[in-house]
Amino acid sequence: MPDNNAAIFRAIASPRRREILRLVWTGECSAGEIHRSMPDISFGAVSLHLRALARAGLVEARAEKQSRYYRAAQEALGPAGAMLESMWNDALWRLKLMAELEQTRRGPRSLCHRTGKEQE
Amino acid sequence: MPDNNAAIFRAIASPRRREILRLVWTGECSAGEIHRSMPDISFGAVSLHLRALARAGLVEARAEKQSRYYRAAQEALGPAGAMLESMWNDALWRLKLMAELEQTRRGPRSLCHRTGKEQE
DNA sequence: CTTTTATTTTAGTTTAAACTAAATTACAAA
DNA sequence: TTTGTAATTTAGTTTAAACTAAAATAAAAG
Repeated sequence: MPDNNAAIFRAIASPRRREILRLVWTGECSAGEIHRSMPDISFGAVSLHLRALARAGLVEARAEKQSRYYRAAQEALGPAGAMLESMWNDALWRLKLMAELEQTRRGPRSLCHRTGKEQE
Repeated sequence: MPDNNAAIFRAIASPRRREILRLVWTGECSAGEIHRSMPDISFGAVSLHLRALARAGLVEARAEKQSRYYRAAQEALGPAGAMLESMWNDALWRLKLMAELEQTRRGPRSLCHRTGKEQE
């Protein structure tokens, strides 16, 4: 338990990174899987957030084939882990997250990529 | 204990606001006293941080004469309060804080105000 | 070797956060 | 009323964070 509390606070202040943390909280996900679950941003953006989380020690990665599987380092979060879990138990969690994501959005907006099939 | 955890995380992600929180953690301070203890920024900046902390429910204010006395709302921080206290127990706390303040500094730099007497 | 798939990295864009300086409010005291 | 002191608010500046698009890397598969 070395004190990187400042780094932890900075990392989880971002709603996007909290969204990622939740995805890898109990099981591991590849970067691609994570991106597929948040198609409102680019793959590159997801990768950068993963790097930030890794630098803060909040996720760990395992390589397999071409993929890299990420999982949360729950212990590293200390008491903040319980706070995150309590947020995720809130029925309005996703709604509140969306609002926060909208508010903290930066950079050029674009459709980025659609989930539905494009015409041929 | 309503969930404003997202707001709490955002508020304490700022090293400047953590510095203020520590000052008003055990006893109350007026805005002026707080500013005097951090002469590297303007009074206005301090006031804005106090407003942010108040909106997140992390400080409460009491008016007396022309002054307003602020104190931390420790209960509102939940488990994050303990994390803050553990940061402040670190012997290198102030050093680490300085580094973070330097890194997150924004806006025009200036001497703002000096502590020593100016020439007449 | 070439192609495909998965991911990371880089360069550039947009925006809010953190600041300053100055104007404003508010209250007390001479 | 005027002056002084305490604090807040506003308008404007600087910068990093959050993004995009595209180029680069890496590893497997044809």
